[in-house]
Amino acid sequence: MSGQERRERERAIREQLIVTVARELAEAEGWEAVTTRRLAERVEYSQPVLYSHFKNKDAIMAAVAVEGFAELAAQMRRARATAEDPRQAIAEAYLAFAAARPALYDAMFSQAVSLPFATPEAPAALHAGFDELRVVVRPVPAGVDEGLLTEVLWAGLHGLVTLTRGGRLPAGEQERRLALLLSLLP
Amino acid sequence: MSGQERRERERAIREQLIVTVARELAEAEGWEAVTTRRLAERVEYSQPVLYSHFKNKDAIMAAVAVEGFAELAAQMRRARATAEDPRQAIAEAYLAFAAARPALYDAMFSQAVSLPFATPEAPAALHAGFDELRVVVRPVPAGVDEGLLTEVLWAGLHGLVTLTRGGRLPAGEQERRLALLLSLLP
DNA sequence: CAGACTTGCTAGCGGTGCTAGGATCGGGGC
DNA sequence: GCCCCGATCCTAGCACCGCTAGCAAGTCTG
Repeated sequence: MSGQERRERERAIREQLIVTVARELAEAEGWEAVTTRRLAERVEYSQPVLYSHFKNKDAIMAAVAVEGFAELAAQMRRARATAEDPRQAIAEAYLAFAAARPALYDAMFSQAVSLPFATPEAPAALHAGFDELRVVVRPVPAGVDEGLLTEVLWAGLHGLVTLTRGGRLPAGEQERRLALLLSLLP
Repeated sequence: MSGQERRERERAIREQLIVTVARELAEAEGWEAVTTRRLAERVEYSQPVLYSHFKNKDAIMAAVAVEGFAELAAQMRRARATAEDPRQAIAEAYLAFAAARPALYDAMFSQAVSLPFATPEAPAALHAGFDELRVVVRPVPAGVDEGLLTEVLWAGLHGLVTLTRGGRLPAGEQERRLALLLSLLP
């Protein structure tokens, strides 16, 4: 049945289109501007079509987040490969990603999105990103758990991102905060 | 004009009632359950009355957040006074507050609420809380900015709170993460 | 007691996420 | 070639949201 195959292919293309448009809309105007009506209008289908691809709006955001994990991991990997101080470069890449793509970062780490995270079923890109952060904390002294230290580093970076974006911390001086954070690592 | 005074007093009481009920509702069912309709119903007035006290729903959340700042500061102060290891006790109190009152914590640090934060006009209780965190990082070695170090500590704690609550970090082991974070301080 | 002002209500606007039910279109069996 | 059946997609609508206009009471002032 080549007709069936073709339809499945077209369906996959349309699903990708929905995710892409949702992401563009979110990055351009923030997630509060991403309504199912506007999204449907931009993909040139009616609202119910969205629900034939995704269970609900959260699932669309989750799909966008998965894309984000891959890009964040790639960005950190690139930074590690090209910089002379890989540790600082990776951490800087993390903050730069969050600053450049706030909506994407929110979908990944702030919003309620229901995705498996701290389990083996988590998206592979998420594990890849976490592994990049492992590089930052190395070498780990004896007696310190590398995974735990990576989590604490991640928390520090994430805290800097969210407190700054929410206006809780003044926007300047972020480089100094990052330098101080990195200098604390054993 | 004692009538006028009485009315102003009653108005203030009603305003406090709105804040209290909003907070109770949020703590019981989360902020997404705090709608102006339900809030109005619980304070036994109509919706528009809310808007004669507050500019919008965000302002109500901000008022709740201000209460939270005071309580968090008080909780950390109490922990410092009674514990034998004040540094750890203060940090533990921070995490305990966030775990015990997630909705309150969200209003204070996660939601969009428009409050002055990193300025002298910020609520006094916020400064008090920040000063408690200063105690945690002391004594600060020469050459390190105490304020900056406190911000980094705060970011670490806040990151732990939000990543854990969002399911990004496994819920257990929080004590070990905290111990590790504190051990990193100079 | 009359008028002005305050207070709080009902009703409604434009939006949200999501879904029921019907029209339309394509492929397969007779 | 025709008909039917299932997939596909849309219109219309539900229940809810934050917020506000405009009116009906109640309260104070002259």
